[in-house]
Amino acid sequence: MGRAPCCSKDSGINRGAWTAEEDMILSEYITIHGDGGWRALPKKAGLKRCGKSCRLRWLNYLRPDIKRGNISADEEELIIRLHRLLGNRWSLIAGRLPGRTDNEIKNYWNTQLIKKLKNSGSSAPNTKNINNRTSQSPSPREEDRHLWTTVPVRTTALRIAKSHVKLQSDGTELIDASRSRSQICVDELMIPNSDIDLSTTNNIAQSASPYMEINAQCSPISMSNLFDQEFAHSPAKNEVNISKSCFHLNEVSSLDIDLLSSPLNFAEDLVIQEFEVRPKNEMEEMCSLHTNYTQQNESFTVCNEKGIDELYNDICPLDWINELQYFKRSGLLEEGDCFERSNPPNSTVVKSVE
DNA sequence: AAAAGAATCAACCGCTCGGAA
DNA sequence: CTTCCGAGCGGTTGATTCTTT
Repeated sequence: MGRAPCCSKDSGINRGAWTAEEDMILSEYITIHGDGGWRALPKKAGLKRCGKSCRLRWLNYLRPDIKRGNISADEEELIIRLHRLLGNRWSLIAGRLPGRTDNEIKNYWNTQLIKKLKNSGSSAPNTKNINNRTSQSPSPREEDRHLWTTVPVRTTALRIAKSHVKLQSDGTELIDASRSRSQICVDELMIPNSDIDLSTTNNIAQSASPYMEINAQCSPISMSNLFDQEFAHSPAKNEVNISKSCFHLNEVSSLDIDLLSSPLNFAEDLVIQEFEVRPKNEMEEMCSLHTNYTQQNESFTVCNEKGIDELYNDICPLDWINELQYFKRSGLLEEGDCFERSNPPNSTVVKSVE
């Protein structure tokens, strides 16, 4: 039993292309009253449209911050990279392209980029599968899905560290994870039932390894460089709690890290829970030079907006600058916020000061 | 110039998710 | 805990525009 549609076809509701007059009515209404409350909006605004249609028209066309014009080469490159990382998650991709809508990017991908990529000899992207599984990797057919085990994995932590970037001969940068651990989590891990040996953690890791690449919602390059998996394994219950597992990346392109750590729409998907801090004596020395933030014991507090800027501008050479920038840009770091050292000793969390 | 086919993209549809009751 | 509802997402459709013959 499905839900009744928000607007039936024979209820006198306008459908199809919007007229200039309808656009004007909707724009004026939203300018005055703000958006939201889409179901009630058409009646209040005097539009013979369903709320869903109004929402779509506003978000995809009438919004003042919509960027008009062709997709630039830079934007195109970004779309391609993000699609490789995220698959057909158009809203997430659009969130990283200011002024562009998910619909626009989806259309652009389906009409332009697929052809371009095919012509350029790139591996044909799979646009039908939102999990972005590739042909080189095993993937269950729909009718065989009952033979597979799906393990939901909610991304809980992404360790971003650029502290040990090394420049390769071709000019690209790699993170040396042997010195700077990076974690990346996947949304879903799918393994054929028959392939799982739950007897030891090591066996689980071995069973899962061949499937990492297809299951990961992140770049194949990153996942192919997995060198270690830690599973929260409970042999007694003969089960794996992968939601508490993390995957350590050996070498990650810094561009991938940039994309994954970009704050725009990822706040919900990728939450940095911990990151490395400088040794305490360096922190103290650093803080003693400034007046716009203070340190007490093993924490320091940003006193004002200037302090935030000072904090990350002045500390720029230090290797945790990127985390600070992340928090600032994503709005997580605000006046009065406090960095506090917590367990484990080498990590820190951000929390608001009471 | 006209018809046919291809390409584009705005809009629709069905589904899921999360919050409120 | 269940149900309902609004919002949002991704896949698909179809009208319009462009290109080719």
